[in-house]
Amino acid sequence: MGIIRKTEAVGLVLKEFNKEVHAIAAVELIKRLDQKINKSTVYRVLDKLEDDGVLHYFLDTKGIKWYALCNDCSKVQHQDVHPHFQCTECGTVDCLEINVTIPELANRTIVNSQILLSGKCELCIN
Amino acid sequence: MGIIRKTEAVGLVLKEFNKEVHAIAAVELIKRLDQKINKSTVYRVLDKLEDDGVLHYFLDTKGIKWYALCNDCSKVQHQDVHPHFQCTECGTVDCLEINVTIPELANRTIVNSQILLSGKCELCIN
DNA sequence: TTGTTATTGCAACAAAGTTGTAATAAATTT
DNA sequence: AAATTTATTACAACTTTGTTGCAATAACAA
Repeated sequence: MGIIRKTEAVGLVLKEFNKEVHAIAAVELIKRLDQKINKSTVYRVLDKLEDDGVLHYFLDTKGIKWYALCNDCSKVQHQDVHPHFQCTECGTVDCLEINVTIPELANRTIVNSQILLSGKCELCIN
Repeated sequence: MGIIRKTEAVGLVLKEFNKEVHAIAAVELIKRLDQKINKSTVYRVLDKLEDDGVLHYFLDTKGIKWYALCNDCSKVQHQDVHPHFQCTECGTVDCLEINVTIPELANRTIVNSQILLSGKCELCIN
């Protein structure tokens, strides 16, 4: 797919990600943009931004979709494979800059790996 | 919660796991036991077996619940923390016996880690 | 065998996300 | 600048997975 047109919806979604340090749940974004953009439009815009390598997504411990800005992705491939961390206290989710090595498997090929860590974040640890 | 009574539903659910090498999606189990056990009963039984350390669960790439037999878990704690592997071709999901080391994080405590790998399984690799 | 209470089925619900379609609005062409 | 093309949007309806309240049923203990 990919972004083709610069619409108001795309602008509003991107604005949310630019003023936010953490990842944003699709559901949360829909709440924030309620009365401005329709639910399914939000989903479709997120979809396209992901296709374009602007955002990446992942599922949290409850299976709901979160999106965050990519660093070095492109329309061709998502380079951005890193663990995500969800705080069990406040619920915020962050991308982690750490590297986790997955050993090779004997009889399988690993194409993708998703690592979700949970615990207490910087703010909730005290 | 935990299992208190040996009911037919509990027996049927356990039977499914004993004749199955792989993990089973809750949804799949419900289909298999349709006309025998009610949907919500299946969910409740799975819940209790998990509480009892008989099964553990995790979410797949689409956020749906899968269950598999535990090895050395108890009512007190789930020791069973291992990666899971989902085949992108046939959809089967397995527990992996490998060990993945997660580095310590500076300002966060990691309480739990979920690792979901995907690619081609032993059967689909050829 | 009776009494207690965990378990079940049922139906209704909830949350997250998807889809078809007609109307609208970018972007391109003239 | 107007007309044309077609991507995008809102809306409503739907799907899927999982949850909940409650009355009826069935384990198990006494």
